[in-house]
Amino acid sequence: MRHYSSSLHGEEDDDHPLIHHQQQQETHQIWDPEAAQAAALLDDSIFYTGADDFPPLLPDFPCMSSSSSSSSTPAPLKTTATMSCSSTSSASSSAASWAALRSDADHDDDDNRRRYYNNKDHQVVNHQIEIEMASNNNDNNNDSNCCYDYHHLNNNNNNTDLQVDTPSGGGALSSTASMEVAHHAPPSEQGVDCCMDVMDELGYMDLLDTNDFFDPSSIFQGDHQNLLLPADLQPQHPDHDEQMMTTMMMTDNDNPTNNNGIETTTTTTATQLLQGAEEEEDLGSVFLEWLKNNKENVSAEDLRRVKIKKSTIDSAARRLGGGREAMKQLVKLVLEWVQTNHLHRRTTTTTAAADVSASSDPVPPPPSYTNQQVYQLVQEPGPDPNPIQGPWVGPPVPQYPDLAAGGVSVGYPPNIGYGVADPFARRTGPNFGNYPAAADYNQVIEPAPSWPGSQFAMFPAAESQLGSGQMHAFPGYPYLPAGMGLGGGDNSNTTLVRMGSSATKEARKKRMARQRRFLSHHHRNHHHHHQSQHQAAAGGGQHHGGFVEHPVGPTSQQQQQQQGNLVYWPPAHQGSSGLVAVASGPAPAADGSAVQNADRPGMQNQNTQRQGGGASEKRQGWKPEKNLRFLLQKVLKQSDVGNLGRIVLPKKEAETHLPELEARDGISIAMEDIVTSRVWNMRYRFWPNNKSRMYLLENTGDFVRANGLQEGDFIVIYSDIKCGKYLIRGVKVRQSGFKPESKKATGKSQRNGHANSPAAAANALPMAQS
DNA sequence: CACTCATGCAGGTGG
DNA sequence: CACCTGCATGAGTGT
Repeated sequence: MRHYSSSLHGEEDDDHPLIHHQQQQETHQIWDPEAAQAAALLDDSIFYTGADDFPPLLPDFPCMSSSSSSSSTPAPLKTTATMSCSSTSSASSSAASWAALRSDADHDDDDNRRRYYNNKDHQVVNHQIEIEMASNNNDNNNDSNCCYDYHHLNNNNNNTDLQVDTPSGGGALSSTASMEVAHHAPPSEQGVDCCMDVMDELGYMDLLDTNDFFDPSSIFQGDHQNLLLPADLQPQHPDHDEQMMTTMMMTDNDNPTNNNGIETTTTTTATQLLQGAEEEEDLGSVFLEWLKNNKENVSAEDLRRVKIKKSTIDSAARRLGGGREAMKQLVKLVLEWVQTNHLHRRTTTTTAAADVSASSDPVPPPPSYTNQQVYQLVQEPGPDPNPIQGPWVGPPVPQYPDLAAGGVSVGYPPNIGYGVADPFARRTGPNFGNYPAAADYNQVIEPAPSWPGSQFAMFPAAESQLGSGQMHAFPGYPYLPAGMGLGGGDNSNTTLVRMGSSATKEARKKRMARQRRFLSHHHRNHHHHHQSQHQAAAGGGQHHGGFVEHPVGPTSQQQQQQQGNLVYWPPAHQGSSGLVAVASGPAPAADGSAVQNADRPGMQNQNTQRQGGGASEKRQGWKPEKNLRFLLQKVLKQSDVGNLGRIVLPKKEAETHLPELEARDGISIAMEDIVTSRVWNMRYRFWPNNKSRMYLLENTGDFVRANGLQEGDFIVIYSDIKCGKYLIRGVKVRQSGFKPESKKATGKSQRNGHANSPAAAANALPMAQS
């Protein structure tokens, strides 16, 4: 006996012509059993809301819950946003400039994020869009730069708050159920450099929903200015998913009570503007209309000074659902901000402006930027369902820290609102199992952790011209056709807002990074989960306690009869192309509907398919008593089914979903055959391989023989989310004329091969294995 | 170029 | 000598 541990089965003694394939399964997460229920819901209902692959859904603009809010949120999100920019510094009446992308404020973002969210950022959705209002005249020290940082916190569903904070610490404005904007304290008396960091992460904002956020009536409801938001900006508990009115408020940090009345005017104008803009067909029209309405207030010079991170815009647009409509909405928002800021500046001679470089932006501001004001909008849940509408918040309330500490973690369901759940988000919650049903989280906000890095990192200092006075185009902005820039409609104001393709690249990188982080985190968590599990399962060698004694699911006989379809889940990247092999036996289903697959964004299509498969299984009698979570699958190769009695497992999935191995000898792991309920004591281990590892499942010979598995067949490993045990299923794929693919065809390329093809699935013969 | 993984094979062990 | 163990190599693939 060379088995590492005694097994329930005899040694393999004969060679089966077995075939193998290597299947690389996309990431599948194992959910905490306790949270499985909720997780499942989230998985299926929320995390894949976006059509995009995972990355895109990850919030570069977390606050923009794109369509999720509109489509699936039963409760209408009412967003009231009031924005006012009252520069406190002695800003010269620098005209507002137009949108120029700014990408050099990453540091600001980070700083702000830290400042406001502390270490709870993963719980909080923090978004910033930064618009820099460069001074009209770079040479003019009196020009003001206003930096608006709008951080959006969004807890669950529809509650949206924007908190305005001042980088200078002048008191972030915190509000409940409202969006606030605070100004930086004037950095200097000389002038006002206004740098608007406007909602980096619009994506998290429910209020940014195209239908709601830009609803003039909602945004500018009321002309309440200088309204103070409740100081106690307490994050709302997930349970408090009553509809929140979102109010965007602008706070003058310098002058809490400063209500110069400008805001009022601005508000009105903005409202009108937006109302008119909504009628427009496209961005150009929107912009043109805006220009017409504000030409007397805003000059081309003004427009030039406005800079927005292209990545921010890009992300925001995505969050808004992408496409022109989304972009239009975004443009409206930007215009709104510009207008507000501009008007504010023109009518205000404030001098105080937080020094951006000192407060939020490590990057030395251009010479012209003597001062900056950072307006931060923080979206957060407000305890009060009734938002303060349209209040122009005077005094900024530095609540962010409180917010974070106050319960961001508690109040903010990790996944809320975000279609794709940020893995981190899920983790953030102490127990996501307690999260409200997915249905309750149409407006899910991705926890900060997921995007923070990306979000802020997304803005490589692309816009070095900040303050240069040049019109900054948004290079390649996907949603803004060339010539249709924000300034495209006006002869004089021709600033073109474009999004850089680089933003896409960067976004991708960020996504990748996030994904890696996520996997890593998940792995750790998962590891903990399975450690105990493993101990229970593996401890004692071959006896597995409940595993054997309390087999889950139908008996082998039942299963034999059920003959459900076992679906081979194609790798995530395959998208919908293919599903696949149908095997005999009941397919594990989670909650009676579908096996919970890993929450991988890219798995969306597959997930759908799987759900369908689950339904099918259900119809075929599979009892939902099993809560199985798909962990990984492996198309068997010759070496897997040979007499070696070992199966090479896909590294990625193994590391992700199976217990972490400290030693190369690995661990004994009980695998219950789903079909027969027989428990196979296998060994999960790894071999050092160069600088990497090869993960193996050993003592598989008998299992393979028992199931008559051959090359091309596959095994699927699940975990029971309730008891944590592992289940394995051998799936035979038999096609007429089936012939194992060539070595080259197998493996990764094989994923697109027969095993994954619908035809294959259709032709796959159920295997009544006993 | 890095990584994964299929598998060849050398060395060890036991009958 | 047969079998097992585990390493090493290289093909295939993605970045």
